Amino acid sequence: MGGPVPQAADALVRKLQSQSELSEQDVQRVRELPVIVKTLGPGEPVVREGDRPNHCGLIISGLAYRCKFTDEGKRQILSLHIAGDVPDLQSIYLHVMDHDVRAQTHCTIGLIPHQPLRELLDRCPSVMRILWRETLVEGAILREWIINVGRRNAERRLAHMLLELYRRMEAVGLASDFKFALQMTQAELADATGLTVVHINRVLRVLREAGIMEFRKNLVNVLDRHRFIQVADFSPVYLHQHPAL
Amino acid sequence: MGGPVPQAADALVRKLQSQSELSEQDVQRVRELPVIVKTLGPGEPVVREGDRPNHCGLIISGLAYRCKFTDEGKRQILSLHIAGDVPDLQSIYLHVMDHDVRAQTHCTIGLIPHQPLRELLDRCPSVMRILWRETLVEGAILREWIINVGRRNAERRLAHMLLELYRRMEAVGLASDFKFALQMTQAELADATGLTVVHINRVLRVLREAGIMEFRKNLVNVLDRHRFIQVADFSPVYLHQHPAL
DNA sequence: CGGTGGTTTGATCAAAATCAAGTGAGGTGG
DNA sequence: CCACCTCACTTGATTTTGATCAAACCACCG
Repeated sequence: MGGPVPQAADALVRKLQSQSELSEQDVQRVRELPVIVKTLGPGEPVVREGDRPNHCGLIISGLAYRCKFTDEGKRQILSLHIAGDVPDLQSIYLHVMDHDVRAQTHCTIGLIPHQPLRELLDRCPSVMRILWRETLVEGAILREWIINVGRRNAERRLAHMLLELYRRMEAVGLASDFKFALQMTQAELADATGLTVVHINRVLRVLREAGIMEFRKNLVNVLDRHRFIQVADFSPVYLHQHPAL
Repeated sequence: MGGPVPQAADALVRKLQSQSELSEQDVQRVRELPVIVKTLGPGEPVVREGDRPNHCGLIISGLAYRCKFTDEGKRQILSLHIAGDVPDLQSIYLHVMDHDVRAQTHCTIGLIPHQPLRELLDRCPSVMRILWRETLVEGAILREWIINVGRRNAERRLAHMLLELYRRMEAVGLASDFKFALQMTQAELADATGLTVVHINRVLRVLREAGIMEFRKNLVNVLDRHRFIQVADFSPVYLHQHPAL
């Protein structure tokens, strides 16, 4: 647990600017938000289902995920989050958390208290608009996740999930050249795709033996881009990464 | 296709008020939005993937759904929408549609042009906040849809989907007493749950023969509420229907 | 009265789950 | 330093769930 760090909101500013134009004044106001920096180890919760947090957690570095459990104890990973994301932003207006947010890797999180954030948003509709837009993009990503889990077979499902993550990491400079570091275990990949560990293991083998991609030593490496995109059934429109369009 | 109707935005006003307090002035401004009323027959699109609409579609009556297709032509229904919803609200800030929105039943839709809506939102942060909140709740519903499709078996999946729809309809006075009208075909239920028609038919039979629920003549009728809720693995927190909490 | 769209049922098949049993790499403590 | 433990990964055998294929059936409608 650390103290307030003025520059901690930078990851947020960068994210906001990447999608839309922010005025100098707005940037300044975002930077002035009080932020408490905190680090979390793998698996540690940012917030849990049922919590009523009074702050949001901006991811400064690391990978985090949302998850939820059935009454039979099965886990589903609902989304993955990278630097610049605020996975529990909803808690600003929805008071009870309906899912967990957890660090997947070691993470640096910036805790932003709701009160000053709400005040900022009420004063600066342009900032509110940009964050709302983020929520809308996130909705689009959730919908793609639904069709992924609901209608694609295991290979396509896994490939799609990985390619989406790659494209998002690439957009913020965390990956390039169709390679990226990924600390997820096969069990976590299973929970993200709605499959089992055993089956994920087999699918990885099939993709590897087909020369399409490999996942070794925590590194995803796409060997045949064209075929990878094809098996993933991936079209990037839903990521809405080109705000002008 | 009809002309402008001043009272058409009422469904929206009611929805907004049900969740949060709106000032008289804000209500007035929402009512003054220009709205073109239009009716659509079953299956007709409100917007399609790839469109760049310049208006949003408020559902005044009827049931609509979002859907998306894989490259193999499989369809996934992503969400269901009832009176008061604006399923393509995202188009106000995300210019290219990444999915279809279609009328499921005969629908009355109020088309609200983006430009005056954007102006209203910039002038009234409280209205923007409420619509953003709607987007956040919708995100929560999408996440529950993911765990439903990813981790629940066919019976639970179908029961959960129906119970969610019931609870939402109940909240706006469209259903009560654990019964509701539903014109969906079994093929549509299949596309919503990520199953096949044949299997939906069998699951409906199992639920019927177990005395849990029946679906006949376009009417869903829950016979054993306790067991239905249990089978559905349903907990309503994620609907965030009690804004005060 | 034949056509069409939706439902139902049976038979068979396939994808993925489950069960079971290793392997292998780090990490810890005796 | 090595024995051992744990956690992740891997592989095989078997089972289950739900998909696919095929054929009726049924109600409504022009």
